[in-house]
Amino acid sequence: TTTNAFDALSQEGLSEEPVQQEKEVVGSGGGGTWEVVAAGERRRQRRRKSQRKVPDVDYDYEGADDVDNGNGNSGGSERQREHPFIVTEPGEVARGKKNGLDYLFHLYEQCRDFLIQVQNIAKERGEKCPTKVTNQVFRYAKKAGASYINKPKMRHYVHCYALHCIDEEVSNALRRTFKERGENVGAWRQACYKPLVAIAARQGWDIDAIFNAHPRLSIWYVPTKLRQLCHAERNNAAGSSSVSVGGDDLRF
Amino acid sequence: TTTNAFDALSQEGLSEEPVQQEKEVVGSGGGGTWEVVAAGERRRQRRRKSQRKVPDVDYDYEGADDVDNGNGNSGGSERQREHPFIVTEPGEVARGKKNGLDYLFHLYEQCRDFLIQVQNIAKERGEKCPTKVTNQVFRYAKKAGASYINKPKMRHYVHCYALHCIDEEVSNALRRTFKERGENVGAWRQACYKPLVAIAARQGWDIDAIFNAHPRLSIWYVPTKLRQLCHAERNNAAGSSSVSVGGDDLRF
DNA sequence: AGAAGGACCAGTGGTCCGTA
DNA sequence: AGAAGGACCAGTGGTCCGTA
Repeated sequence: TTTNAFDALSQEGLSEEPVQQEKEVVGSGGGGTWEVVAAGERRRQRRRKSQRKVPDVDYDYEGADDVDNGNGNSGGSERQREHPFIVTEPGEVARGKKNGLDYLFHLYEQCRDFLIQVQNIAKERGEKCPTKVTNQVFRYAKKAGASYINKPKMRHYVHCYALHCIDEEVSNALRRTFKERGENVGAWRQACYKPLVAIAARQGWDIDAIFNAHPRLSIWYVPTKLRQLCHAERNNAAGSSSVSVGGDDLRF
Repeated sequence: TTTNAFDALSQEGLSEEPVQQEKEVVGSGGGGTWEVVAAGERRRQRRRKSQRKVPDVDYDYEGADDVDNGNGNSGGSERQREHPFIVTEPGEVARGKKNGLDYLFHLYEQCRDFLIQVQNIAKERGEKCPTKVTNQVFRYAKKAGASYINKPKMRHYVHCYALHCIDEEVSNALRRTFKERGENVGAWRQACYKPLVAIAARQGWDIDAIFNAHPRLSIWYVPTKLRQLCHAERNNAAGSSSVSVGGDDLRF
């Protein structure tokens, strides 16, 4: 097990200029391309750094059991970022300061456990009982010591986990292919959309129904981009096409 | 039909001092009484009046059909408050500048229609599809011309509508009794809790399941107070008891 | 360049309390 | 005193973008 270590690959680097204006381009089947303004037009201008650390008189799950996992950072010193993911085959343990995809999927299972605990507490108290992994669950996970779980990360890879749940064969094959090709995690993540859209096509395009039908998946919100891709592809249903939604590209 | 009229019974009156500190008192069965701080401790201090009227570049349901109903205010002039409700028997039309309870329940059915329209639009667009009457639905209703529908009102009487849905016989009997006694709407509303808690008792105390099992009720959030009453009563299950939650009192 | 995640923001659920 | 509802607020879903 690795302990208290920085990611050796980290470098001080400025991100390039922020072109990510969340413009959505949805291609038609016939070759023409039409632009669609994103459903929630961006109009933000960020500030930065303010150190929340408000006293935070939150819920108080006193006995929330402290979880620890072999991967990533643990131990007593300053909390560091998790190691980045790399594409691994099923069963393969990532070497070096990396985490593998089995570990990624394991995080989803852990979130499910935390949700179940939050649900049990809510039922006991006669309070509203969440059916999905909500902010409350992420807060609970953090409080229980699982500081390596956070919302942006989990939401980022939901569709990858979805493919793993719905069709493990296809998911495993994709992992092997992308590992072989030496692709990075981002490329693999993008590639996970396509088989999901294909599955949705076979099931009447109802991606919500697909998520809800699977007990481990039903607790996760359908990612916006996956929903948009399914919608765009359905509207293309006749003939081959290319679809591009908010930076994620798919070719069919 | 009545048109463009003020409520003749309105008087300029100051509300009494705001003692409504949302303290919750849950009585035990044995006669002792213990206080419970509300799940969401109040810590507000209101300001007042700011006239939002922001341009409001909302959704744009252009063709939202304008609804009009016989009761209450309608017509071209300044929008006034709806007439207050009075306790009416089933089938009875309220006379004078009042609205009856059949009309109240009719508003819930209208909200359901609006929800269905919002759902259809969302499905068409491949967007997230609400399963409950949300802010979005209230906004849509307003835009469609149903300005007499608003969130605080609908949430206030949800449990009354619930009783009407779940056991119309009991609901009707209660209306007749309270009309006969000349009780006001507030008293009737309070009285609606008790039979609901009794029903929940028979069904394993799962008020969420009871709501969800009913197609017209499942689209409404379970009111906090009803949930609390069910919880408090369950914890009392043995013997007779008194329960008081946030200003609503019940005697058993 | 690729990736993890703190922190932000628009719009939500919930209902108080100034108003009629 | 009783009631309708504008408007508020804490905490949500969603994800950008400064960071490592």
